[in-house]
Amino acid sequence: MKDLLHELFSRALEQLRRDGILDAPPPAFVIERTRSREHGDFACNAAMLLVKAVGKKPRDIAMAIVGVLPASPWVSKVEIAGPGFINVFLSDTAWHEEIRRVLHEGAHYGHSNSGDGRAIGIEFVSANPTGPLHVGHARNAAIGDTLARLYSATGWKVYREYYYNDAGAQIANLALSVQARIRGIDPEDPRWPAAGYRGEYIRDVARDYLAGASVEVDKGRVTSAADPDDLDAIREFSVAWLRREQDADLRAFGVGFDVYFLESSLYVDGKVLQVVERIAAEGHSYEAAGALWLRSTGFGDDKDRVMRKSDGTYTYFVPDVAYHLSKWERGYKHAATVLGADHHGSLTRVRAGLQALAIGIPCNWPDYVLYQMVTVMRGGEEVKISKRAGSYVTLRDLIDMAGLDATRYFLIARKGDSQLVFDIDLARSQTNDNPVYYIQYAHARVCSVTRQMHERAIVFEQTHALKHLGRLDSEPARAVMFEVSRFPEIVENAAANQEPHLLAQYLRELAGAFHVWYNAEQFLVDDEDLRNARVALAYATRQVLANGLGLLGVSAPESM
RNA sequence: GCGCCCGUAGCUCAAUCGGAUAGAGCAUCGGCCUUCUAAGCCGACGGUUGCUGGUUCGAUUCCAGUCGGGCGCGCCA
Repeated sequence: MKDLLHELFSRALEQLRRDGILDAPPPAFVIERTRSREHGDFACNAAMLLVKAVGKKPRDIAMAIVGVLPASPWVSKVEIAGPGFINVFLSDTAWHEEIRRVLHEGAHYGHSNSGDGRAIGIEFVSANPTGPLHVGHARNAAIGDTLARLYSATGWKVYREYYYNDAGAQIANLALSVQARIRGIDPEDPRWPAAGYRGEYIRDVARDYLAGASVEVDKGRVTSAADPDDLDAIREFSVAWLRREQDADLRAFGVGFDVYFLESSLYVDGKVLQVVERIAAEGHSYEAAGALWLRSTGFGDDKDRVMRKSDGTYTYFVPDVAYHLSKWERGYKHAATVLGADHHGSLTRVRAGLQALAIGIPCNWPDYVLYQMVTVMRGGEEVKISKRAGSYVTLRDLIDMAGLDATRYFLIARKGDSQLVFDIDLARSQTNDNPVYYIQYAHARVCSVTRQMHERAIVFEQTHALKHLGRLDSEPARAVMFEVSRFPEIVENAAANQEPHLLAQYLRELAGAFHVWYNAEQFLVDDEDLRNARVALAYATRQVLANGLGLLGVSAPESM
């Protein structure tokens, strides 16, 4: 709808230029939805943008534009209003055509091809395999997965990636912690490792290791050596054990990945070394105080960063740069990384490292989708998250308590820039406080209508219905058509701006319009034309609800 | 001290690359089930968009300053 109007206005502006009335390049005007029905359905701001360039009053410019606006069967009325808005009122034909499109396109309604098949790598979660996933990871997973679904729906070829930091100091701590448990040492013991992980799960890992258990992860299998002194074996087993746990929780959350990328592989195949040598060859590094530094201040960082410590090991961001180099070489001209705000400092470093390689990577590559911290409330008190102390609410806890649908909806419904308060009591109270039920209920209500029709042997004739959509002339029905037609714009917008919360918000509004209409009018009336028209709109609504919920990874139940 | 994010109704949050009269839910109060599911609907109440300037046809949105909250500023990851 928007595209069509944009085209009409572009042609009008072009016409004015040919006529010599407008002596200015066409402005970057927008067609936007109006806030109030009094202002029509869409508004164009082109006239106001031209004021300076043309030197005329905005309303006069608007008049000129309207004068040459090509006629369209979709447009019933055009008005000039306010400071120079051109308000467009759509004809019934336009609305009816949109309903026809929904029913025709079905599960594809709202999808587009704006990505044009381009590849995008979306990295998310990427939690260290040192403990179960907590609410912060859950927010990451919900944002990343929804984003991936949105990109797919807008014509991108999406690759979901998970980067496992399975090398480095934290993993060494994990191995030491498990070894301590194997030896019967608990966190209260003075012999407990200083930076050890104190969670209960460490004991479970130790128990399975001692039992000689096997863990399957990816396509391989790791079998415990059961040797308390073999720290390498303990590490390998522990990492596999925790990866399996994380994978299982993510699967339960409806999240899967195309690529699991192991940090350790970057050392094995020499990528880390390659990065360091390349940066040195480009002259962006120097040695000082026994360490090798990246001159990241040359790339917008506020201080230079150590790449290779004086003990010969690399700092964490070097393999991270190597990993992103791998993404680049694998062809992701577009890449996005979903990252908690507590890690936003690393963003500058990774980009600086990529710039220092001097291989033509854009300075703002990759995209980072940042989200603020999650605080968890339970019983009116904040639950502190501490992986080391082992006290935190896990993703598994959330799913068990609130259910998959509510958890996903809660975590996606707010803008990433805002801190999120996850109220456990609210989420688990499966009542009307929970907006996800409100949306699902709208879907279930349409399904219920279908069941009624079946029971009463009423047949829906779609072809017939589409000829009588003119019967949908009440305000509540029009409001539903209006909301339904917004869906493609919402999907496009949510994907382009990387703001999946817009979709969650929208579905609440669509469901609201539907509930109002449902209460105002009976669908299954004797008048066949009217009945078919109403059922057609109800089906269109159900389709959009299902498509939207699907993009959120939330189920669309047929009954509740 | 420096960098990033946030500050909107009593509470939790929206507001379409700067648009018109700032919107929902919850809470509070008052109504609606003989009717396809009341997990619903209708109405009322509720605002100096933290504060002060600036930019312009127009600012919740952009800029500067200021106050308050969060996160980061390691040869940790």
